Amino acid sequence: MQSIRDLKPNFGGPPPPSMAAGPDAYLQGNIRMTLEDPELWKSFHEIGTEMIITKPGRRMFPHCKINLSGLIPCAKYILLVDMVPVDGFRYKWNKEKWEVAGKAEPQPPCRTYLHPDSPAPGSHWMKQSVSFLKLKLTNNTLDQHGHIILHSMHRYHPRFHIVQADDLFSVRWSVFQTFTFPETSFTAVTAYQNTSITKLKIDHNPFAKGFRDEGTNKKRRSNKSPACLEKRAKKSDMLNRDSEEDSPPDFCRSSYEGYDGEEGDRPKKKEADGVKEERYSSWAAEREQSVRTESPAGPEPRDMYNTEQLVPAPASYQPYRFHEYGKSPSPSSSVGSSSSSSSSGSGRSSFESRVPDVATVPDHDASKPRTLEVGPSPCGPQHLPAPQDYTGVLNMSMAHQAGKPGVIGHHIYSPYSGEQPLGQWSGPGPTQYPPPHHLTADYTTQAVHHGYHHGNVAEWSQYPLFSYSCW
DNA sequence: TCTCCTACCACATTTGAAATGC
DNA sequence: AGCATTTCAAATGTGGTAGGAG
Repeated sequence: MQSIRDLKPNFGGPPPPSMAAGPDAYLQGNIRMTLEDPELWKSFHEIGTEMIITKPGRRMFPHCKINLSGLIPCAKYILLVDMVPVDGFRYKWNKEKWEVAGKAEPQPPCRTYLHPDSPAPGSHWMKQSVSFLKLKLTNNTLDQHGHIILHSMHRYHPRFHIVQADDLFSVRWSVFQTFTFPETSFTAVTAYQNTSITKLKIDHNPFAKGFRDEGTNKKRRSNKSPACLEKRAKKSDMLNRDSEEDSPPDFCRSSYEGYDGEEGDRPKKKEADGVKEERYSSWAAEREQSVRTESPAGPEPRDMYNTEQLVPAPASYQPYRFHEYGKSPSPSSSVGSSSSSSSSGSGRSSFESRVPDVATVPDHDASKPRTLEVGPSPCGPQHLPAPQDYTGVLNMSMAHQAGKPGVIGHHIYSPYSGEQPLGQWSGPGPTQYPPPHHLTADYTTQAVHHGYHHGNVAEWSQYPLFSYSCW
């Protein structure tokens, strides 16, 4: 069990001397992230994890909980999570298994969840596990609450980003380190399709205790009509059969094999192939690739994790990045062995980073007009409010209040909005999906042309870590 | 007819304010 | 008055299900 980590030098210009990242940025090479409850995740993953998405937003279960080590205790870090499409397909649940139902829908507004404790010193992140319990998923593309927007019947996997930065605005110059855990991939659904998943959720989620057979749900059942009871009994039978025969994992797994490649089942190979299979193609090459007709049962679906790219960067920056990292030893290659041994011992999914010298990454986009940038770079620090000002919500209104309406920022959502209602941050209101005018042509093109033809995550990763919205 | 989505339901847990006791 | 503990109602989070849209 391991995660795939990626190092992301952020872009947009050389770090100002005052930036906390400063020299320390080059020392943060041993960050290790482990996933809590890997067994639980794995049990879901083996069946084919499904996450309910609703209009008002639904929490994940299991929720993302990680442990961090290797941080500089006194340095401040920001933790972010976003969701990346696993592939470019839409799925349907057909006869007890997932099948491809066509190309993916256009990518909804990309949002990033900011851990409410951010920014916090490394010691804070390391002293206890970090939970993303409050992260919510929605299918409402007009969502005003900052929840992560996903498409139903599409597959995603969460990415965890850790950035050494004193404040959110420093992120622009900081190094992103991205971790993914293959077993956390899931299918977004509006209603559970796989009864085995339902059963697992009910068994493990305390809020669903009322649905447990041995629980106190008799009262509820007694209120149901005979027809309902019959239906329920049928379902219950199915569940029992599922659990007794232990067949669902197998058939479900096989049904998944075609497109997600059983990431969790072949870690060894992935580790071994880590370097070799990391293909950092140029942006142009990816565009070509995206045009190809790709089968969900493609030859190397697991490459998706290995080829995950530096996300928070503008399209124009991609080629350079690919060049830089494609030729350097894969961070994951050195990690796999070390982390796998220790992680297996600890019973956690983990990944330890070995960070190359990010100082070699030049200021590629410095000359680019700010309004043409995408990703984190556009949200350069125009103003640096006190940390508590953005721990909650970073929004367009901030920029407006500051008299900087043209500054492009991102959706970074934190549940503890403090004084600023989340509803206000939503820069991109209903009229901003599809992306607003101030987006760069590059980004818009990426989103539209590549959002749903991708066969691997490398292409999906073209999406910015942050959304396109303004602060 | 089928698939997918939404609204609503009952139940469990969490949260925070009010009440109580020391 | 100040603090700690307890109580309780409201808020929130669950999956189930009926019904509607396409």
